[in-house]
Amino acid sequence: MKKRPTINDIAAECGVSLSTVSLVLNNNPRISEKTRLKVLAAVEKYQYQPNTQARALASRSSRSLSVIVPQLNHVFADIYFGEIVSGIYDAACEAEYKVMLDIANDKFVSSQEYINLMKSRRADAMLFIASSISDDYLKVFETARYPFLLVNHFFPDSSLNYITLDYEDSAMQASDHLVNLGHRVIGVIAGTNTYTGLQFRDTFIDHCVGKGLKRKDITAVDGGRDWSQEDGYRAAEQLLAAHPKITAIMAGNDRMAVGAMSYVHSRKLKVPGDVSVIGVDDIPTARFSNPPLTTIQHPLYELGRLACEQVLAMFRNDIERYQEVVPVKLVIRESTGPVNKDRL
Amino acid sequence: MKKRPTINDIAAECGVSLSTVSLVLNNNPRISEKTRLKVLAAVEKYQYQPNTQARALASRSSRSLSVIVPQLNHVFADIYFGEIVSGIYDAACEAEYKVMLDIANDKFVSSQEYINLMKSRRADAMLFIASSISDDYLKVFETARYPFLLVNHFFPDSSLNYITLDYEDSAMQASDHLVNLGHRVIGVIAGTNTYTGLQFRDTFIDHCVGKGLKRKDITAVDGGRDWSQEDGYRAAEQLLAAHPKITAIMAGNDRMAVGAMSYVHSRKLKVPGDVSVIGVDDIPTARFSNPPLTTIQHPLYELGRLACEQVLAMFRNDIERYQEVVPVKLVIRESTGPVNKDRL
DNA sequence: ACACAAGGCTAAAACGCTTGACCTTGCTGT
DNA sequence: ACAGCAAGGTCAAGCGTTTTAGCCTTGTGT
Repeated sequence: MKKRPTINDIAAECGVSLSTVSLVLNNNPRISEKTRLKVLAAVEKYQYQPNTQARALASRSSRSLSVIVPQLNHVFADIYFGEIVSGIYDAACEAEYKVMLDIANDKFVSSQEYINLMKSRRADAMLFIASSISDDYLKVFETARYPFLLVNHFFPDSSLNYITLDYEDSAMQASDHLVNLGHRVIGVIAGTNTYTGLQFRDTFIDHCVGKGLKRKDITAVDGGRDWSQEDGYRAAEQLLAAHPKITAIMAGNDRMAVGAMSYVHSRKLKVPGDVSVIGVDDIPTARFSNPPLTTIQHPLYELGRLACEQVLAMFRNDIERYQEVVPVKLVIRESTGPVNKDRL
Repeated sequence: MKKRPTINDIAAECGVSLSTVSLVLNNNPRISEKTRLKVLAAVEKYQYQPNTQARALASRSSRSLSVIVPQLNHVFADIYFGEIVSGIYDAACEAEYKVMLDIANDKFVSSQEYINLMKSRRADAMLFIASSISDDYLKVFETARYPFLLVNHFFPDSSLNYITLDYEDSAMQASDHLVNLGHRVIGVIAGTNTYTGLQFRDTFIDHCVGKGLKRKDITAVDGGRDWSQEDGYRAAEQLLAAHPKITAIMAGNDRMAVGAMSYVHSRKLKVPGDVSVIGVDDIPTARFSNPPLTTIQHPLYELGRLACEQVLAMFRNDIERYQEVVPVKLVIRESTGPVNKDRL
């Protein structure tokens, strides 16, 4: 008796047909309570677990969804993606789905894995997290009708489904905060490999100008592709080299903000005494940086949950199109303060 | 012509049997080059992708492996796990495997998902990352012969397969470093929910005593279950309250070390001027903390890679048992320094 | 007594692939 | 001339479910 039990063994044990067992397992109301209990008892006795593959083959659903993240350095160690994935996982779990991981690396793209995942029925649906501006290949999903959703990204003038945080509002809230503290010469470290990043940068600059700042007093540098501490460090260096009078740095995410603070400290300058620094995301470390970081709180976990629920709804054909923008809010801590008059 | 092409369509197009197509797709050498090319051309023409579920059903392999992490707060955002998962992912990718994520939460345990995953053939193999000391249920794998591997954890006196970093050596290297700097009153923040954590703590203390320190001058407090910055902050608070003369803090991981530094700063004490702090792991942020953190470098990414390769070998029956300990090394940065005589 | 509708269950056709056994054909060596 | 064999294919039996049409009982109204 080494072999695993199958639905046939259960059926035989109960003296019913295998269809009956299948119906019981799928909670079909057409089976009487008596039969149901008999079957469930046998299932318990044999410790029977239906074969997932057979089930998937017959039912045309793998009960798996694919989560695709960009190819950054050790991306699964990235807090930003981690929060989103956590949200996705929890929602998937509730729907009894498994989460499969993928990285949009060269192989993934060149082998067209993004479409093969669907063709081979390996996944029921796909979630692309914060893909890059250059990911044109995703446009196949404008016409190919697969359950597909961009998370925290979008392509302008495209009909691709997306759910994203309100980067425009983030930019405006951050701008208001710094300008109200008296800052007039500001450096911006922006990620430029996503449309949301660009939107954030441009909105920030425009909004500052709208509040009376001179455009030439706002310097933007590229944060690099990783949005990492290292990138923030280097960008801050560039910024202070180009404009020594900068009194505030706006970083496109918290990690770059922490890197920027690190550079400011290395120059023997104080945060926020000499230079205020503000980030975006409100990752857990933001509270524990030195000093604690002022930032725009982005509900990444909730974003992930919602994304998962929606993309599964697409698979069930409950919805076809979905484009949503999620609100954000400012969290004031100790890395921003009134402008230091001596530095003006 | 809305339906997806199947292997039959390809066979018909080429005028060969479906077995031939299957053999070509599986690179079976029995098929002539001529036929192979003909088949591949048809595959290309139809953009054919074999159905994963059918394949898995017939071949008895899902080509997926399950990675199970403990239920910590937003665990996928955790750098420690992230590094390991990155390693696993890359190795899985090379073997053409997909990685499925799971969290060992109450539901996972009570529904026996850990064993059902195998029974239902959803996964070919399982990797448990840093499970907790209380995860007794894993002992079923001592007798149930499934491809199973504990990553960075082990159970004493158990035959369970594992691969872990050398926490004993970590403890000894850290101890040597601090004692050589002249520290004689040391606080230890240890995670106590893993055997590796306990082993680390106990080895550290014994080794210090072995080097001549008094046992009563070494205070150990529990770092809590999350091994987080918050835990480190609180633990440091406890430590300095209990023993104000502590001149060095050994934290069981870098995140707790960063939290501990944060508390030390909040007390207006200098790191390392007043209190040296050393961590474990060497996560990327360690270089960017203020001051940069001295730590024991743990090759988490490589650990993940190796774990994945080994567990897949188990599935292929290449190996049966596997227990391995991976070496580590000290990285000296700026958070540790000679003891401050004034504080003795 | 009979048509008819539920209710409860079953038969059997998918689902789309893998794989070991078997069949052909053309060569070898003797 | 022929057994023996390798190369290249094909056959068909699975793999373990889901699902729909339909079959057999009962119970109900007339």
